[in-house]
Amino acid sequence: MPDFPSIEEQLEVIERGTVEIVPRDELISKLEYSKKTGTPLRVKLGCDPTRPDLHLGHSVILRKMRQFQSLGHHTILIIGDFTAMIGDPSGANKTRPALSKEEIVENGKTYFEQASKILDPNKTEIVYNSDWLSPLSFSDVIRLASHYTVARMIERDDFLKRYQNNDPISLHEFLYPLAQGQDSVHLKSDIELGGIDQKFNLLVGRHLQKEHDLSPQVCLMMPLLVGTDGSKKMSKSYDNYIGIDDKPEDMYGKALSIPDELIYPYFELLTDIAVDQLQQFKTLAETDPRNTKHELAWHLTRLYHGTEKADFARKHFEKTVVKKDIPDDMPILTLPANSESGILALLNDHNFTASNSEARRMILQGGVSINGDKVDDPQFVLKVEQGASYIIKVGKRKYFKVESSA
RNA sequence: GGGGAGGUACCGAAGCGGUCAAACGGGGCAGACUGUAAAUCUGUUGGCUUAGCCUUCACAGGUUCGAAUCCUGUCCUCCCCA
Repeated sequence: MPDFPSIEEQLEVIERGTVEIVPRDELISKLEYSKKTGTPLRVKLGCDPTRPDLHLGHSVILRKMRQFQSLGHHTILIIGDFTAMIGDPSGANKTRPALSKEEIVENGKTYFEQASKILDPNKTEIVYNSDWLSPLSFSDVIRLASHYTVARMIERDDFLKRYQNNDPISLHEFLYPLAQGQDSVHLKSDIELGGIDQKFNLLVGRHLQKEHDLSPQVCLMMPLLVGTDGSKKMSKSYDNYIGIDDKPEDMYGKALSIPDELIYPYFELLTDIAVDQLQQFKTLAETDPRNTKHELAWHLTRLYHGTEKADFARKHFEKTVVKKDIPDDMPILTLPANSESGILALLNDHNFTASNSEARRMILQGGVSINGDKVDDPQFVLKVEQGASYIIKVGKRKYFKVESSA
């Protein structure tokens, strides 16, 4: 019989960083029951296999899942392939194309690979919700839909907003929360994890479980991680994210760009610093933001790349950003000796700029230099001397080196 | 089914038939500055063989010397009524 830590210890870990646990006393009684009977709790997390690039925003919830694993509970990762296959044609902003089965399986794999940097893959059960959702008949779906009213649906914050903004809401979008809730019914989950924006969906699961005479799940919600811009939630589309797969130097640099108020929340939500030591980082973040932020950047980088690379990333940052030196490694372009290339073509053909016009603009704004000398003429032609090399800087921090072939 | 409003660049939003590659705001990018890739200030923001040219204002046609602006049809969205 598995031996779980005490309820107090478990709660301390579980509650770290949470926004809301609905309802908390049910969580406690579930934990008590679990400890008494030696039964792990079933912890559910759904993921959307459409965009498999995970960033630290996703990691907040995955880390919570990982904590449950460490406590000895059973975790289930649901690949939401069913809904992804249907696609979401209206969405608030963008049309999400329906994905093929193959793409979804592929995305699911990629997702799991990335998530495995955080989760213990051996302790993660992976399920696809099409397994139980696709066999549902139309009458099953209608029955499912009868459990919820329109009024309750448009209570949901984002529906309400879109409704008030006269933005379209497609009918099937109302079915999504029900599908997610059905997952909880099927899996008999004890706890469902999600971002605070998932509150409505999580509660639907609870509601549906009750209707099926199941023990309703506890909904545990994590805050939405604010992105590096300090205002919007971390998201790829806002380009304010730190990717789990980001290079160590990028991770370090991006972490340093966060506003000071975010230092502590990042410590709490994203690092392994023990609960009882967090308070001291909170104080440090206020008294010595510069060094504490470096500390944070280092911890984050270490978590995903190891100590050695984190140390390197720190040095790299000091060198390139603080001292504005050129980095140690950069892409190298080998050109024939004595060849001549127009600067515009050179930048553009190798994707250092998005278009010829951008390259031109960049030059006119003083954003391009060769070996430290600004290039101010878009017509500039680089003559590659035998054996020489040229370090070309494009914009703030894109560098590459041109070398002559022997 | 009936009536009304509307679809403009990455987003929001202006736009008298010519002076519109299209105001303004946000975002992005660049420069300066900085503990920082933050903040701030300045500039810039369709493409190209760049003093010029080409392609854009839902889509397809039409009127006109000339259309984002007028007309017709199609598609899409929102509101009110049923």
